[in-house]
Amino acid sequence: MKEREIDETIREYLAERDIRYTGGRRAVVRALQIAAGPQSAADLHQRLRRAVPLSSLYRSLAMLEEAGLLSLHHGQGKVARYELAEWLSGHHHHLVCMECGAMGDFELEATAEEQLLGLVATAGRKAGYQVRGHSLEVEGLCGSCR
Amino acid sequence: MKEREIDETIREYLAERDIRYTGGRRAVVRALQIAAGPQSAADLHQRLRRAVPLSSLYRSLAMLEEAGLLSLHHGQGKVARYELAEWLSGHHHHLVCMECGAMGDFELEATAEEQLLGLVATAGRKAGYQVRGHSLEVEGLCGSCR
DNA sequence: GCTATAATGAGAATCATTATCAAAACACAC
DNA sequence: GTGTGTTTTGATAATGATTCTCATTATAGC
Repeated sequence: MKEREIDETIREYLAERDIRYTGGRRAVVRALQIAAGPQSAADLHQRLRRAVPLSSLYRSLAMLEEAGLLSLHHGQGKVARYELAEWLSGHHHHLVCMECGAMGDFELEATAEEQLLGLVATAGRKAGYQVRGHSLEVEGLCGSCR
Repeated sequence: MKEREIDETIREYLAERDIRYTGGRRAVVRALQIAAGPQSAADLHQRLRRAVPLSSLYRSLAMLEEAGLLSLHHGQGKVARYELAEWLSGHHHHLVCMECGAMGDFELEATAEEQLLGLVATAGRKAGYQVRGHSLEVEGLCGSCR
């Protein structure tokens, strides 16, 4: 989906649930659309300084995640990182820098993804899990840290 | 490796580095050997109550991780979870419960693991990462939460 | 415009984790 | 064994990310 389309989709999605799509919330969503991977509250606060105070930022992130529009990841370090949910941005996986903690996205080809799905289903069945999703995390040093 | 062997390996490993393998540290390692997946400091503190006070527990975890004997993961929630490093326990992947945050381990068959390694190498190269490791995270509901 | 409800912002509170520092355990020489 | 310098420990204070509180402000529907 393109930015404009995502924005409109989110508006409708929230409207159905009687949740307002306010300026602050939209600013958060827009910042996440632009970003190349999951962003921490601190990352976003830097971009949104005066537009969205920290306490509201945290609240918007929690609210949007609760509503199913964002997904939450904990890569390296002790900070939470958010990104658009996969039904908005598309299924993908993550690269995590062991040094600076930055996270990036990448996609697998369709055939590779299918193989992976098979592995995941088997692993879940064996462990008695009801599988809801999966993610391949690649750890290493990013371009700036290597 | 078996428990006894791991214990001995760790003793030697630490001795080479002039680090003492004290009772508290061994208690932490043993608790992690027994566990079925990554454990949080709180998890371990419950098992080790009087044996290892919380501040020492945190310090031992940090020290053992720093030394390369433990690895650190952030599944769900905001707590850090530790487990034995893969060179001691063997390479594996994780199941994460979206409800209670518990983490479990699973292994892939050799052929599947090789395929995965190929995908990981490609993704890393494209993104300019120097790859150091990878992990397939399966999210869902565990036996108790489903 | 009025009213009920939802959202915001500033600051206090919480919780996991880290740092501090004096006391205890250790390794090694004498 | 005793002394001595170094590690490790444990209790506690400090930190930092996140969450909560509550008075104020914005919004939607009438």
